[in-house]
Amino acid sequence: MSQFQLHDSQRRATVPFEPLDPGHVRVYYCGPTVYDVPHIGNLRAMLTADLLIRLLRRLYPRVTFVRNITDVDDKITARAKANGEDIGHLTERTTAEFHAGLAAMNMIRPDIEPRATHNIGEMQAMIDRLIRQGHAYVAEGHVLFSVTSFASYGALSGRDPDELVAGARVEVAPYKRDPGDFVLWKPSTPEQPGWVSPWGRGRPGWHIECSAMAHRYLGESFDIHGGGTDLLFPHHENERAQSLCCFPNGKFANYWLHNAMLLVEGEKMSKSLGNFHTLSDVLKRVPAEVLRLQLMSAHYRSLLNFTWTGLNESRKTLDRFYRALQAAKFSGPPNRPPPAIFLESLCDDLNTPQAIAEMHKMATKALTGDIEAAEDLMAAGNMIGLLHTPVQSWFKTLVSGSNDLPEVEIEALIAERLTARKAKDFARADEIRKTLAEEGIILEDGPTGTTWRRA
RNA sequence: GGUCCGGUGGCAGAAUGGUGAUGCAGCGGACUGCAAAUCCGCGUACGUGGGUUCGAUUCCCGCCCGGACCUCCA
Repeated sequence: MSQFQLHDSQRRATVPFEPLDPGHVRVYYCGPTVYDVPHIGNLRAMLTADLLIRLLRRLYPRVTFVRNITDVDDKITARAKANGEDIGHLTERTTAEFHAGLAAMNMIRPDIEPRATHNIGEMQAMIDRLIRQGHAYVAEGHVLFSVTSFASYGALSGRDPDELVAGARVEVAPYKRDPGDFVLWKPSTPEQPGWVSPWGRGRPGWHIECSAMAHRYLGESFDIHGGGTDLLFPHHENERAQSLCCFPNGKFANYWLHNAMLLVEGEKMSKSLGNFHTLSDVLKRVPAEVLRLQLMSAHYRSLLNFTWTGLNESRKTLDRFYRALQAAKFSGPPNRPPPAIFLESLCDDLNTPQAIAEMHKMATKALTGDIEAAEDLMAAGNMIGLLHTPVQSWFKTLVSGSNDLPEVEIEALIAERLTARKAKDFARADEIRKTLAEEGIILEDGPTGTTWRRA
């Protein structure tokens, strides 16, 4: 097995991965803020985490994957108010949709999925400790972290704290000692969610929750912390500052993993541009496996441009893979590990495009009847969450539902066409082919008879 | 303005200091009543100007272009 290496944002280099404890690898990922249904942009970080965990589980005996749910946030409060919906109802509903979406995408679930609201005590304990250690101060009902109290502030994101002030686009609150100081705890109005605290009834700032939950479930030092590049600053920088100041003997995250963003038709996805796609929008048009493959078709640190034509290519790729399994007459569960060359691709900083290229090479062999290659293909696909659909049903899967032609009618037309062909009535045979084609059914005449699939 | 990342064939997308992945699309052929699928074969690239080197798409510098982040967007 080749050495697993990954790109560490803090070191700004791709380096060999050395676990703090080879007997137990520990990973923390920033999870969703549950105020809306999941969209395809959310999925990229989720998929990167999924692939990372799948690979780590193959390399190490024990892996603990923690991913939080942020269920207290001003966006949530605002959305609940706009919807006329109870906050608890909103967060429960969107959490359930998030879980359902990830399950549809065949993503492995975290071992621990803590909720921010269940960890307020842990956050308060950290804040209290930061105040006592001189890293935080109380001002006008807020508790603020003092960035000047932490010498290496900015080291993770590669920023000079002095330069942050110049470009700041948000007005600096007057009670801050330094413009870079950020909120650990803030006062709540009676309508806002709040918890009693030594600093008055209030709610936590955004960053402290991840520090608190990571500490509670993974300790002062753990292996990998991940999320989207948009979180690098300020979120992760602040998490790191809080945690290292609170627990100076720990190292917090040993490796930082950041995935690039997703574009839609070359532009940032946004509601105002009309290119905003929720997960369920996409799953109405293609099987989840197709979207999963497309999200893996670019390296996780590269921008991924989501397009419908790109999705269609991923669909064709999966058709090819399933055909390869079919051609080799192999469809059982894999009883072997994926080929070494495939694992080596993944071990090279999760190089999924290369891993998929290797799958294509396996498929090419399998298509000529190489059953060994088909088994390799299946094992490789399953490892990254693909090719779980029974081969026979892949080509007949309904996506859009509703008024698709029932299978019995398809079979009846095929039988009629067979009769026509035997009678050399090719006009009628072609007419039936055309009729079915208009319904999105493609017929394939083979040596053993006619099969059909949905286009 | 600051920091960082990237510019590869028609498209998507990797690797790599010297034989130029992989897929889609395209072209030619085989197979087929016609198709589909499959098989065989073919073509096309390294933003730009310098530098280092026997040799650069790969390393270094400038320029152009694109993108991300710059206090609560995954």
